[in-house]
Amino acid sequence: MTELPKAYEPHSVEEKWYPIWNSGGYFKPRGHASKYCITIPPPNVTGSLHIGHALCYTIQDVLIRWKRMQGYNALCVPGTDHAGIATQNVLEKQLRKEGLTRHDLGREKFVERTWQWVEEYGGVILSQLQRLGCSFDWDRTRFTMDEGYIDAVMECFVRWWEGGLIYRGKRVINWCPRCLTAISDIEVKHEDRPGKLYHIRYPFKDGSGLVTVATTRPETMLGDTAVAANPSDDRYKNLFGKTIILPLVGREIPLIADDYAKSEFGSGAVKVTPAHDVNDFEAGMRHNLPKVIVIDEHGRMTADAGERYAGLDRYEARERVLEELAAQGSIEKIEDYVVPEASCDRCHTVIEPLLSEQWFVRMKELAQPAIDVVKQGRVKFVPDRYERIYLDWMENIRDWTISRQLWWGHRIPVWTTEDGEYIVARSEAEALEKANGKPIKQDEDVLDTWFSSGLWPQAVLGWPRQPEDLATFYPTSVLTTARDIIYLWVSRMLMSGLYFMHEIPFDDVYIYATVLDEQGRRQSKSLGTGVDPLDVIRLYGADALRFSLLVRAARGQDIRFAKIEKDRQPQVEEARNFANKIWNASRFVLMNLGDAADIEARWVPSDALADRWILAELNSTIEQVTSALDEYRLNEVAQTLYHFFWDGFCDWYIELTKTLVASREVTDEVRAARCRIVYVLETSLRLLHPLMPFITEEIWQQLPHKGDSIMLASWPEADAARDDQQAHEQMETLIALITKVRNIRSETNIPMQSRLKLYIGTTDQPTRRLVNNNSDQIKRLARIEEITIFDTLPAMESAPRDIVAGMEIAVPLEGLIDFEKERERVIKELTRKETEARSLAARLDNISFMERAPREVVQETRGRHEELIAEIEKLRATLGSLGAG
RNA sequence: AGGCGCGUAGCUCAGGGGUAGAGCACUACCUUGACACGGUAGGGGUCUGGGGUUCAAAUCCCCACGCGCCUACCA
Repeated sequence: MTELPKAYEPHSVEEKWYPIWNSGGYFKPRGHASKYCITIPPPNVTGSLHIGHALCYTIQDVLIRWKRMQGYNALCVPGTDHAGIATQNVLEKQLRKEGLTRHDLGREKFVERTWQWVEEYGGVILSQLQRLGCSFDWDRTRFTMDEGYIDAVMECFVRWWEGGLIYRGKRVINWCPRCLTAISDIEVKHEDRPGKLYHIRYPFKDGSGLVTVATTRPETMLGDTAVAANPSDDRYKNLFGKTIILPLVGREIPLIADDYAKSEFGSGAVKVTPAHDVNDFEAGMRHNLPKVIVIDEHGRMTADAGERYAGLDRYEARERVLEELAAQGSIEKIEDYVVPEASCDRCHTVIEPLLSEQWFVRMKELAQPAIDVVKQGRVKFVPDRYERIYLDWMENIRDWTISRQLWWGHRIPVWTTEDGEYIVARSEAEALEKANGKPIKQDEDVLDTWFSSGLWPQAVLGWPRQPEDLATFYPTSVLTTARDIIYLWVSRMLMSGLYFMHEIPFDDVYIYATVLDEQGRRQSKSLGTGVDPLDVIRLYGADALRFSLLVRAARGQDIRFAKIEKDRQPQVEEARNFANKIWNASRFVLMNLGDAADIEARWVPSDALADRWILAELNSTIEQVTSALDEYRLNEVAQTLYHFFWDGFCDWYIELTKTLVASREVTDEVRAARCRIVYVLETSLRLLHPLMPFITEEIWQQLPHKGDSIMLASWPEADAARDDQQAHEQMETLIALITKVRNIRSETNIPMQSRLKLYIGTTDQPTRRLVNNNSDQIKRLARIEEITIFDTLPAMESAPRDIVAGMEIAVPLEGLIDFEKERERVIKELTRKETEARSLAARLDNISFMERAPREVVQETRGRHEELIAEIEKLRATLGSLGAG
């Protein structure tokens, strides 16, 4: 006999079990069964856990715990990402507090300091995952810059280079003037801001007139090297090839014909600035135009912008250009205009399109196989709508800028000889060897963070070496990730996995819900809308946090997660209450085990309705939960278990079997009942374990059984032989009967203490048997002292009557009943039934319905209608006997 | 400009052709030997609006409105 505390106390339980699991090797793959493998999305080393992470990693822990219980050789590999720009920003901010810049330290010292920081604080987020209960194999923890990972990155670069997929090119890229690096297209965030559209007059050299061009960025005109109009534009047909004098600068530039100019826009003529705009760059290439760089990497005007502007910030330059243009009457008009603005994903500085030399990866060839595997259904997106989104992007993919002008990251493995020859090698030693004694110099840039994380699944399993893990666990089973990194990350893993492993990196891509704050905004620290999962865990426990997230995780639907106010968070409270319910139901069971030695979690066959019913319910729960897990419908998993446990097990099964289970006299029957209730509890715990690992382990340990941790217990299997439609229907009747009696009591204000008599009128033999067989339970749950069954209920004074599931029932009262109240109650019930009967009658009168609806539906409708008519008749009689008041 | 998602009880949200659901909040009763983080009963909804398909629409289709997100080379 075990006595548990009255309320579940999560903290001591969590602190107790996690170390036992972890040091006991429970998170390791076991056995030689089929593998199930997850490599988690590596959080940034600088990161700390937010609610979105909590959801992401909870989902993966649910999956890995479930598969482990199912007997798979299950492995979940954790790790962190070096997160180039993000981490460098953190360190630079730190330096700034000391009044230093990274340049004061120099590259080597700066990188060294970053490593120190990473070693000291980089593990924080992983330890937070442990607080969540994640059963990941921490001995296999990886970092995207650890020794073996560097090999993977170098191998990838070299082989892509050798395959002709990497090239160096000079083109307009996205430049962040604050981070001082190039960034890729998908690291740019687009936003519409109110601004102006300036219409500027450019004169022809021969004085024959003007062209008006429109721009939102007048300062870039200093770099114009042409004006373009559409070749089909009649306004310009005869003017192409004429020379224009660029105002302020005086440069002679041509009017060219190019499709890229749209006739509908403004005057149809567009200024062309090849060094500062992607489209203009391409137009420039087509027409062999010079590229004049007028803005530098800090966002300041260069000497080529002209003396009057050199050194000015780009926005100051804009003002001056406008003033001077206005002064010479070159501005035709200024309109209010919504300006699409591009900013750096990391620091929100407005990016500058800049002509610059960078390293690129050619994407078309890599993309094709990654498109094919998705189209062929070999890689499945969940929810499937993301497949379209992925494919659209992949089919229009552009080359990837992979060089970053940062210090923190994988340095690009390209060395240059004095004569400008590129030597690409896996290491400096290899490069020196290839150089044959020629002096060489390594490229200063590092690789985009996503270049390395794009190798994640194979790299963490040991590629480019060929260890056992790689052979055993690649390809992985599922990638669970956020929708905003489908392009940044998912696509790249598919491409690199297929290129190097000739095999998909994962079977399924599960895109989980985005967590928003209570007003539907993205959870964000800077907005102050973030919730710290550790605060939630401190308040309610890890299991409650996990459950509260899972129960809302409908497929890909956003979740609003309110912040904690006055130490309360109602959404998690619901889950905390559920945990407490589990605790107390278990407490009841454990308190009544008697001599636990002769009790085991075993289903002892029984004819009793409650037993047949709960067994069938449990079975259908197993079925539903398992198939929902299979399809990543995690909210359904949580909801199904919640209702089975609370409504089915606690509210009905425990209540119905309570007296037997808790009986002082221990007969075989009592022991059998105890085995059964332990069986249902034990099975429920196993079903709940992946969602709520701590509480289920704590309770499971106290139950009589043979295993050593619930983590290794087997996942319950459904058995069609346990379905029992009859038990289901009979139980529905029983519940309806008990509920109706309670309802009468409540509506007529009869106190709970007073024991009532219950009269039932029915000639239906199965119903009579049902009542007789369960009379003890009916008496107890409806607080009845005596049940009498009649064929037809006699008329009686002072007895509220009603009708339920074909039975007439009456509750005779000692004193007088309030006739007025009673009439109201009956009228309410009658009205309800009449309304339903009318709608059914209308349907049955409808010829089309009778002809076209499936037979079962018609039959069901007719049956229900007849039942209602009979019930209504009896209720009317009852109402009649209550008199006119 | 296109695309996607969403709009269901006061609030937060499930559901998804055949009797409208949960949690919280609300009302009444109940400290009954698992649990007040509880129990019992109840009130509350033209499922955003309009068309269509269907015997039947909250559910499927079209349109509108509102909210959110994503993509884009609209100067």
